[in-house]
Amino acid sequence: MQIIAKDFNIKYTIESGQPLTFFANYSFSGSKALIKYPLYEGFISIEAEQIGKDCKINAYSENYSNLELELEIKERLGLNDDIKNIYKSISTDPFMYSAIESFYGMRVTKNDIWQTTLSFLVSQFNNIKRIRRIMLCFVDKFGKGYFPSWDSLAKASTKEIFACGTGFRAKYIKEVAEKYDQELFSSYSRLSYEEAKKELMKYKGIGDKVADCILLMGYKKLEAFPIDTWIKRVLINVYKPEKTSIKELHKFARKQWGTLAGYAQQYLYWYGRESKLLK
DNA sequence: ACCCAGGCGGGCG
DNA sequence: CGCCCGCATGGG
Repeated sequence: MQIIAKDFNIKYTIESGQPLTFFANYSFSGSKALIKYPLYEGFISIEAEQIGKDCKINAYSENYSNLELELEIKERLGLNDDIKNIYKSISTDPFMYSAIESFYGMRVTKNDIWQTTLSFLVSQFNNIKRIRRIMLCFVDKFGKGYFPSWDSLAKASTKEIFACGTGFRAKYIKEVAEKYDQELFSSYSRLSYEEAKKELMKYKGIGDKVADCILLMGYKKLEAFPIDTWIKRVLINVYKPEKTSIKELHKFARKQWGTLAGYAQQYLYWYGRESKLLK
């Protein structure tokens, strides 16, 4: 199964701190990428070649027919997004314009809800390298090489979860895994962004930022605008809003980038980290 | 030794 | 509401 993806950059997307960064195995060699992405039972394997702004993708999986796999890949990698119009809509200022230029083709991905929830429970007060190590430990210890189900983590002891290096997050992971209900969590996709966020934040360990990450990369609600330390730094230093509480920063982002704020966030985050001047 | 990382819950005023 | 604190761990 082959896809030619226009205006898609595989490296920026894979390495952008989204769930696939955390639990996929991937390697890059020149313009080529190899990715093995664990499902609950099985894998999706991808060979991709970056050709300028476009990307040639070959994918394989025993879990899907060719037709299904194509739809699956397009959805997961954000290839259905009208990226040119998204860029046009969010490049409201020079900083964002440069950010898009620097990370051209980076997409917001759509990931399995549980995989996203677990990823961002682990992410709090943590760094990308360590999040990844912990997620790969979960795959190894609780998923038998595949992605671990909520069940397998609910059955594990807090101590076993702790042993993957989760630290103080172990109790949150255990509790959310025990309460995780696939139908209920799926039903949140039918709620508005605000209502879905309120529901997610009822779980201990899911606060404002983690909820927004789950909504953005799991539910693909593009109005979600996760505010972490980097985003806060970028907004305050570059955009100089009058009020700087999290609540006010959310308002600012919505005003600046509207319902595509989540896309803007992804570019602000990486361009902000790259530009050392903010440190 | 110190500081930080894709924050959160809990307690307080 | 806003502010402050503790929290596990590893890398710079």
